Amino acid sequence: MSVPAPAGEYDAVELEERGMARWREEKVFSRSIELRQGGERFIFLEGPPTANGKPGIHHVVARSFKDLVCRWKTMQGCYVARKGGWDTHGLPVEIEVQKRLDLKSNEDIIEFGMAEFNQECRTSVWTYEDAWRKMTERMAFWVDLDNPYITLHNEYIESCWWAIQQMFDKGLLYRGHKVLPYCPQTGTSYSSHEVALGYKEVEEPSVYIKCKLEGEGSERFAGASILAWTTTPWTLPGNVGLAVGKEVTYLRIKVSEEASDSWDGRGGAEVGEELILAKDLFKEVIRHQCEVLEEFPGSELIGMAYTPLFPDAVERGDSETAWTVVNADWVTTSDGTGVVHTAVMYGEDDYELGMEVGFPAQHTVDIGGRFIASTHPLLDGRYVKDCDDDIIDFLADENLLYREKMYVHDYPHCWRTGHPLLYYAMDSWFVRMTAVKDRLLEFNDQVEWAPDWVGEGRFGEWLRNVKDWAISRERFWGTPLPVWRDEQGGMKCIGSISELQAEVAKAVAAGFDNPECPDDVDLHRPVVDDFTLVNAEGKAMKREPFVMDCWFDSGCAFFAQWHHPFSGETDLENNFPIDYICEGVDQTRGWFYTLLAVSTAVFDSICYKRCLSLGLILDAEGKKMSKSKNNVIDPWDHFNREGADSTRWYMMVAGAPWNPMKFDPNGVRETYGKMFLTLWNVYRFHADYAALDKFDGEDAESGPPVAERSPLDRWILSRMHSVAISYHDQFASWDFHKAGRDLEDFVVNDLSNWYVRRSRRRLWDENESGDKRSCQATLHEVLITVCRLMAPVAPFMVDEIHLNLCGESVHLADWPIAADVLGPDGSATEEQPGLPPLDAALEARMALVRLLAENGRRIRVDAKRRQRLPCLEGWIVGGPDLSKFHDLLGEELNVEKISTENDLDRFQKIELQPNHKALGKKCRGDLPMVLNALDLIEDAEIALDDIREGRMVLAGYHIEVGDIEIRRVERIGYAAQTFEVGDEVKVDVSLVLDMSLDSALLSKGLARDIIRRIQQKRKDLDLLIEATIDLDVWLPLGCPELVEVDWAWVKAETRAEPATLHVGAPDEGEAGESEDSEVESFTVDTDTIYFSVQ
RNA sequence: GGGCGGGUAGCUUAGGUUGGUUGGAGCACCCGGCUGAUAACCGGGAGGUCGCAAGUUCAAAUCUUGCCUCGCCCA
Repeated sequence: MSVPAPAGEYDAVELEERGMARWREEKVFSRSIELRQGGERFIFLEGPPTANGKPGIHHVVARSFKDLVCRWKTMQGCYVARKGGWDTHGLPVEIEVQKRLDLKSNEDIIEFGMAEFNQECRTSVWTYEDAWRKMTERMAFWVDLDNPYITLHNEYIESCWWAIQQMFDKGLLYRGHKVLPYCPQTGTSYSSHEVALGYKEVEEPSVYIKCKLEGEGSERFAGASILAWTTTPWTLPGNVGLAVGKEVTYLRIKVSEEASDSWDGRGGAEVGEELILAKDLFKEVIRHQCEVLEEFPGSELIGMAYTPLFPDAVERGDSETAWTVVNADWVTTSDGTGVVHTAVMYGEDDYELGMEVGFPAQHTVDIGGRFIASTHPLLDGRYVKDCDDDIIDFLADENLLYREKMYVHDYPHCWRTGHPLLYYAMDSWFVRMTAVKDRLLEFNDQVEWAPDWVGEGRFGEWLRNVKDWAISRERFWGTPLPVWRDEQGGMKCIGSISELQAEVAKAVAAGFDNPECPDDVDLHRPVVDDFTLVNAEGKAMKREPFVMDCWFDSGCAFFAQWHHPFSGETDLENNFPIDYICEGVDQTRGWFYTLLAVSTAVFDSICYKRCLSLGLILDAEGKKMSKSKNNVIDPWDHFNREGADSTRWYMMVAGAPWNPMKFDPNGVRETYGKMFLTLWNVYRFHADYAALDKFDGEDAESGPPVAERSPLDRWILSRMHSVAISYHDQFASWDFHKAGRDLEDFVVNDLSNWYVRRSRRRLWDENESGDKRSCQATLHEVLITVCRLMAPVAPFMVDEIHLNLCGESVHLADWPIAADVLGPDGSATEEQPGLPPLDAALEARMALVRLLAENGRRIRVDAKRRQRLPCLEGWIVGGPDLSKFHDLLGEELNVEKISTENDLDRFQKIELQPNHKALGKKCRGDLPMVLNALDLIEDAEIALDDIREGRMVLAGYHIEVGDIEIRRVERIGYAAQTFEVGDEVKVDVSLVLDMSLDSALLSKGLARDIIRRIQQKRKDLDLLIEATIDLDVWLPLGCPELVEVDWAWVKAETRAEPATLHVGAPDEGEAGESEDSEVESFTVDTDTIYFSVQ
């Protein structure tokens, strides 16, 4: 038994808060999962947020899409566990703490105390945890935040260590160099994020240097100098090669005259000296009169040797390519000379190129930013940025300088000290992703990406160019790299706490001092740094002083959340690979990549099967939301106004999930007003009457069988069926936005604006009637289905409705589309047994009825016939039989009698229209001529006969029936509209209205006008629907007569008892005895009518 | 500089793969109608060089190329 309670007003915030409390008390979330125990598992992995920043609206978007899929799958019967997670390590945390404690450098941190610093980080990570929890609950993201995985936990770190060891053992982990922006003052290398904080525009000397070609292999250009350009003279001692583009065109030129007097700065060239540079840059660079000796592609320069600028700075070692010209595809002629000076240790491209071609990789600058002893006597031991001038002098003296030029550019500076950053090759650890590239690509092919172009394009492209992953950071707060190294370079990688304990014990036995290493040893720095291990020779091993890239942490989430392989043996088995992940598209090279990278390197497996990549959230003006622009939208603005339902629904409907979303606060408002208020009022209409009538929708006896209900009922039920199926199918193909728009259209247009509007009077009936119960049963069934369809997206309101109508939470209910009739791709292929019967013909017919109703109103407007004045007759010409709906149409259009008329020609003639597609194929270039000829045809009837009998030739082309389309248009003088209906077979349907007028019609029209005014008055007076009134109406002389039946109708409709009809205008004082009644008037056509209501 | 995606009415957008009749909606605006129908509804109007240019074609918002512009990622 579940008779609904009346609905009351819609107060989104109050309703949702009530819902939250109910879910909490009744443990609806956990019950919704437990209920599907034994169902197919749908594995979701939550991308862990960091709680050291405030949650914003973009987080709500991502969480909405996570939640809706999980809820949807749950309702389909899947077991969907949802473990929460927190990302707690990493740079942003450290920066935050450094700012707060004013620690400017790594040295400052060490001085402050690494342990204390990390303790600060550990606390800082949770700054906004409460804000996150509140947001999560308020937006109704169902995720288990009571048992989350947390990346700073020992168990989590231990799992990460295990994975690192796996990679180490497979030879996928190695130590190398990485060129990073580095600040010698703070001793810190910077991430791009930090670099971005400190760009400054500076003017610096740039130099064109001459590298003289000579020696073996350089015979072709012997004696000529290649011109190279750099903006960082301090890197010149480290020069070990020159890069050219093999397809770039170069010139060899000969200086033919002395430089002019206007020569600016140091450097120069002598007459007869030969120089080589890119053709495109010749004019820009060269300041001498020159003779062009030859033109050739860069490929001819490759392999040439030149004289080192600073012969003592770098040792050749066994390099065969040092100080030669090599090819690099990235060389351009946009600036410089088309020849790129390469200092392996001081540029990322330089380093990669150096590794590729085998240049010597040696530092000329130490970690403090000073030149290493033996670089050059002028420079040794000096801070590099102080040496620019001396280096230029030296080059000029040696005749190695062609020109100097001041150069203005944006250059990264340390955001803490303001010093310029140096690009510097740092010791670094890498995962050899290049070794598993094929597997990465293979696994990526198996992922179902939404949208597919992210997987194929953006991500696929990235994978095809995959580089080794630099996973170490010279930082403090993170998962420590568990590698210990001896002075000879021997290494040991630790994969668990117990292994660490064993190794520590071994070292202690070998005589090394070590702190205690208990079971709950903190796996962070500096604790782990303090352990000294021992190698096979009994020598000490110290830990490599790095922490892991925090992306590595989150990339381990799929197994580290279970503390694999140390506990929960079956957890990973049951939860891998992942069915669904969803994050912003900015995670493509972030989490999407690191998950796949870790699962490939460690498990040699696919990681996730489906990935929804969300577009960025922009503000209403299309700008990225950022704190600095102050355009971040606080989700609570909407939670506290329109509520989470409207906010979530808006997010789904606003656009395809992968498109950038311009978050428009007005859009949320619109969703609230349109979708949710409308649905609520439909529900309220039903619930209020159901409560009044003690209607129990769950009682099978309460509603007549569908087949016995009115066509209107059967229509909305069939529509419900169709909409449910397409909604489901659009979910299955990730088109959530389309699904939402369709359902919104159904609720607003089909259900509210048509079904409920057309059904209102049925429920007013105070007696029990089969028709009333049909309507109530229908509303009940439709509302239940709508609730279930909406539940994954907007979980609050529909839960309240569902609960009130059938006594059960919608989140424990089943998805209306039964899982066992789904096709292989998850789409609903068959008719759904759980849904009401489908009746396509009825839907088509009703669509036509509505079309006729809309167009009928247009006919009235065109004919200037106001709606309240009835028409005597209307005819429908052509189309399917609509006789069941004639009464309905009559009411809609205020036409006394609608009938079917078969004689089309009575109102219509035909016109011939070209079928462009068919004619275009046939006539090609002559199409305009044919169209013109068709246009000139005067009698379409005759022409049509000619065409049908194959006699029609236009502009030399034989015209067939398929080449033209026949359109029916009303004959002049009729108030009519014609339109084409049908999907495959087109049929013309016309509606014709009789515009004649007589006194009976005028009387009815008058009655309607009066009723309308009185009803408005009743509403203004806030009268109860069942309240009666005292009514006086004064009709002026000359006004159309109001016949008795129409006056009776007025009285009945307005519940007027007693009621008096007067002729003429009211006298003073005749307005009734009571003070609160007053005489009002209104005008119909030209007549002024007075009335008073008491 | 490279990769990916976007640019359609004042705003938000559909359509774009498969070229074909007059480029659809919603919000806002104007006019009219209707309402015991809700922050509602209905009819009409105004509002578009479909980013620009060239090309292919009888025909381009749609296909091709180049450019401009915005965003993301990478350099």
